[in-house]
Amino acid sequence: MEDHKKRFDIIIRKLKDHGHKLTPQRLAIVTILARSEGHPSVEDIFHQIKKKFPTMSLATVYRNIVLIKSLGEVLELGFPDGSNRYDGNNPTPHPHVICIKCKKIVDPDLDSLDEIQKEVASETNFTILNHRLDFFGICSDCMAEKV
Amino acid sequence: MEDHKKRFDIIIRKLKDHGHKLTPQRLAIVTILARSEGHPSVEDIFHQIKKKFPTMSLATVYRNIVLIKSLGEVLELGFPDGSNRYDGNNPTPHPHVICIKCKKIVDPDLDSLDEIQKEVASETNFTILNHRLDFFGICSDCMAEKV
DNA sequence: ATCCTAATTGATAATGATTTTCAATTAACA
DNA sequence: TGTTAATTGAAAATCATTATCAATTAGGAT
Repeated sequence: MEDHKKRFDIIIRKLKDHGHKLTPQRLAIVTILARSEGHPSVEDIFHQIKKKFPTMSLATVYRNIVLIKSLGEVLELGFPDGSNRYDGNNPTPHPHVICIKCKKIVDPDLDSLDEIQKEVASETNFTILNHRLDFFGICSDCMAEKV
Repeated sequence: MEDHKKRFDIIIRKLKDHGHKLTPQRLAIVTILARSEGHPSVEDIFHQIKKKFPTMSLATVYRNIVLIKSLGEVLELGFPDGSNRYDGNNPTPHPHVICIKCKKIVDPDLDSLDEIQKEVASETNFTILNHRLDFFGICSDCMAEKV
């Protein structure tokens, strides 16, 4: 709970440091990103924000996500269907478990990939900067629905 | 080299088994997918195929990739910019190393993720079906260009 | 508190990747 | 060889995202 407040403050600090204005719309978007745990899509964020800001434009949501991403404060996951999901809560690379039915994303508690990353760097001669690790399957809720 | 021929034969067998016709266009697309090692995009495949089939439609390439994907014979990687890359050479989940500059994708030789996958399944109660592991960095060619 | 200005917003058009539609073509079976 | 359902080519449509532009406004200066 307190983590979300910290994340919010960090992102706001970053925005100020880069000379950006803190508009009510932007604050609302940062709030949603900072506290989100399910890696929402733009559509999810837009839908949620509509409750408090009925006239906010979808373009405003997109512009702000691009801005916060450019500051390194949100992790972006792209999917083959062209959609993207965002994590403002933990913007550094980390594993995900994704349900192929309901699209829910959860963060498992796994060991660091540092060792593997070093192995990869040494084998390929790439300068490795980050990674993406996702597991795809069916969550227990969706498994239960099959019954 | 012989692997490509095998992959081609496997995909062709799968298509036949599912009652699909073997048109010259489809054979050409399967050939490119089966021998590709760089995980080409639709644009890459279309560009390559134009040499032999100048009148082939982009829609034909898209339709055939969707078809082959539905047979489980091509691995699809989605990226945040909305583009997709395809591997018909090794369609099962495997690690990738991706250059963020030239977009080159190579397959490192890493140990299986089976252990981690079991750990994830047990921790999250998901039925894990597959995974995606990508490392992002800069390849040695692009590093050399910086000099 | 007021003024000013550049950043930001809202609405909408545009872009790029992909999918759909439909008439024409053709693979492959009888 | 004839037939037919699958497939193709061309172009329109769809969808996620970005760009444009007039209007609005956050926040710094006074």
